[in-house]
Amino acid sequence: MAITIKDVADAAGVSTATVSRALRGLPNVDSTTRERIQKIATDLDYVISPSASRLASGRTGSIAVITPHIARWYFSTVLSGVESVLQSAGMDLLLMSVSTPDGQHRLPPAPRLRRRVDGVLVIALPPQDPQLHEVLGLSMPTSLIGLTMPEVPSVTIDDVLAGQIATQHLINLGHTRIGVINGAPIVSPYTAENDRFLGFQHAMHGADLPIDPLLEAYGYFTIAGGEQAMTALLTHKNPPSAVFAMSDEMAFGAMKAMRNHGLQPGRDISLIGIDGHDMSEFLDLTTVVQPVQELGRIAAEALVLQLRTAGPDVVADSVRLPTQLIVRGSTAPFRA
Amino acid sequence: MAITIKDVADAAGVSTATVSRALRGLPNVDSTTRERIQKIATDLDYVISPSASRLASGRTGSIAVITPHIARWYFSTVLSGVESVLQSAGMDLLLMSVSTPDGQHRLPPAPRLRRRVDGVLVIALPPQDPQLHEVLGLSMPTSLIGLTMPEVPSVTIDDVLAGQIATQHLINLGHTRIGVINGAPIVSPYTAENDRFLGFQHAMHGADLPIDPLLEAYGYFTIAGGEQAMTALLTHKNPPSAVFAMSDEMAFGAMKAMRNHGLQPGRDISLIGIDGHDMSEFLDLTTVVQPVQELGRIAAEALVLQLRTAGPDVVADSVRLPTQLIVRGSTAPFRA
DNA sequence: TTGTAAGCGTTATCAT
DNA sequence: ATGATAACGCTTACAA
Repeated sequence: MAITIKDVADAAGVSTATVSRALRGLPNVDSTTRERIQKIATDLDYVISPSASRLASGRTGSIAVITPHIARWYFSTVLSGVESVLQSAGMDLLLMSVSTPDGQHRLPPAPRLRRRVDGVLVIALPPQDPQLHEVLGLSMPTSLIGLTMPEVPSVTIDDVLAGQIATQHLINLGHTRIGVINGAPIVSPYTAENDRFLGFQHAMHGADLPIDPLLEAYGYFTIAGGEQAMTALLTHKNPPSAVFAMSDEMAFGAMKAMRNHGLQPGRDISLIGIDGHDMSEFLDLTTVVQPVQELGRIAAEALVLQLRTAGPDVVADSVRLPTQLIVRGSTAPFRA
Repeated sequence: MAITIKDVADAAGVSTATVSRALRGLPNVDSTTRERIQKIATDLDYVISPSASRLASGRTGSIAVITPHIARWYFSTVLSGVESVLQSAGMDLLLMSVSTPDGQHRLPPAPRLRRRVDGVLVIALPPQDPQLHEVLGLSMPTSLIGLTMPEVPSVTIDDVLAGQIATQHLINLGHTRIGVINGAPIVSPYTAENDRFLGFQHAMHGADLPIDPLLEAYGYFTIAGGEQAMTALLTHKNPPSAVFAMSDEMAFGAMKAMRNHGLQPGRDISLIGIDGHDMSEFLDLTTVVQPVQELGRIAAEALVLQLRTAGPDVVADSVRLPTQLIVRGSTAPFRA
């Protein structure tokens, strides 16, 4: 049917072994021979059979990306960073989304990974997610993006710092009653929301400001959730003068809630988010920008490097990327 | 190293052929035998080697998704629809983004597809894109999403109708000077923008309204582009009272431009988009909603079905999904 | 530097 | 219903 390595070998008058070496750029091939083989391969329109190559070599040349969401901004942006790197590296990217507590049921990812990929990239799964642990249990080269776990290489931002920067910005503007829109009421350690809340606490304590538990609301990292959370804060008997939302999307929802109450971000209540979402500039939202695409890129690069150079025993180390405060119109000095 | 089919066969006291049949659910296997083999396979924690299976069978069990963008709303939403179907079908999803005229250069996708996937899903590439034609030239089962081509199965909306509905809505509100924010100045046939503009023309002609060429601006389907386009329209000596933006994201940009000019959507100028973007409800944008995730889902289902049932000679047919006008605050009756 | 040949783990054909 | 075995197309010691 299709052209095989044998056809190329015959046409070049060499053995298949030499063709294999020549085409893969291995050493110990005469440069003249190599060029001749390359030309013939091109002329014959030969493409290697990945299945055969994988079976013989044991390497699959593919990396799985496991994510709880595909269409959300953060996840698709990370994914685009990952993709660009894997593309250049000539690696196949297997996309696999996993069920979330609220989502529809799916096949667990771990069994679908075995013998199928050389490495795994996991995007922002909850650290306690059993599916995550099954994947880690496969003990293949793995790198985490947007979450950290002991002993597992990861690429993240410093979420504590991000939360602190956001809160400190509000404090610097003179705000003292500061509300916070968290993800969920119950968080486990190592999550971004947990760390961001720690940063919030640090900043508040550092400024000797009290933390009013009634000024904490939950937006579940969605727009609608952010709207509800802000509505809750606004119905408080003594509403905050500033609010720290742990994600831009929740901040968007908060903006909507404010608008519904005839309030304007910045003028009436200061609002800050975290992310650097595409729409945040458009909505004039002050935010702590995280380099989301870079997160994906760097994690992918590290994983590719690890697969190329070392065995599964050598583990990459964890990386933290810097964030940046972008001040826009949604935050303004406190006015009594 | 790992457990192979041979190990299972030995443990079950049968041949590898029987194990293969039993595990794949093929007929002509005694039900007792099958169950015994299944149990042993589970106990041994056996997982099939995809590479070996692919090499022997000639099928890869994977489908490539080719898209010009990953992080944009439309594309990631289509992708999520595709993914959910392929996941359930047990097919691997290979994600591959291609260069766009403006984008960075990448390897052409076609060579990376050969012998690697059983079918291809292409998302909204320009119909004249040479890379698209290379892919089609592979003549493997392919389905297009969000674009149409003669002789190639596709899943789209009726873009002419969508453009017409959007425009007619403005006309029904009494608007006569209607501007349009198009994609690019030069469009080729079969593109969504071309069709949507046709719909715009139909509606205008049907209402005996003139089309002022100066009331056409270009937003290149981005937020920033939409902002520029609207700014251009606003600096017109006689600005439109209503504007049809061909995508929600361009409409968002248009909203920003209006705000910069102290204008309010709905009150000062009516604005309608197409898409049903997550943020459109939030921004109170009237829009023609298209079932984006469904587009991906249905295309994937059709492709899977085609691969399962028939040979490459049987082609699926094209599908058009319905759209729906959602009226919000950004459009209002014309006031002189 | 190049060739030989033994795998790699399935599937599928043909017997039985 | 089950078994034997020849592919499938490449990689990789090991030889030469």
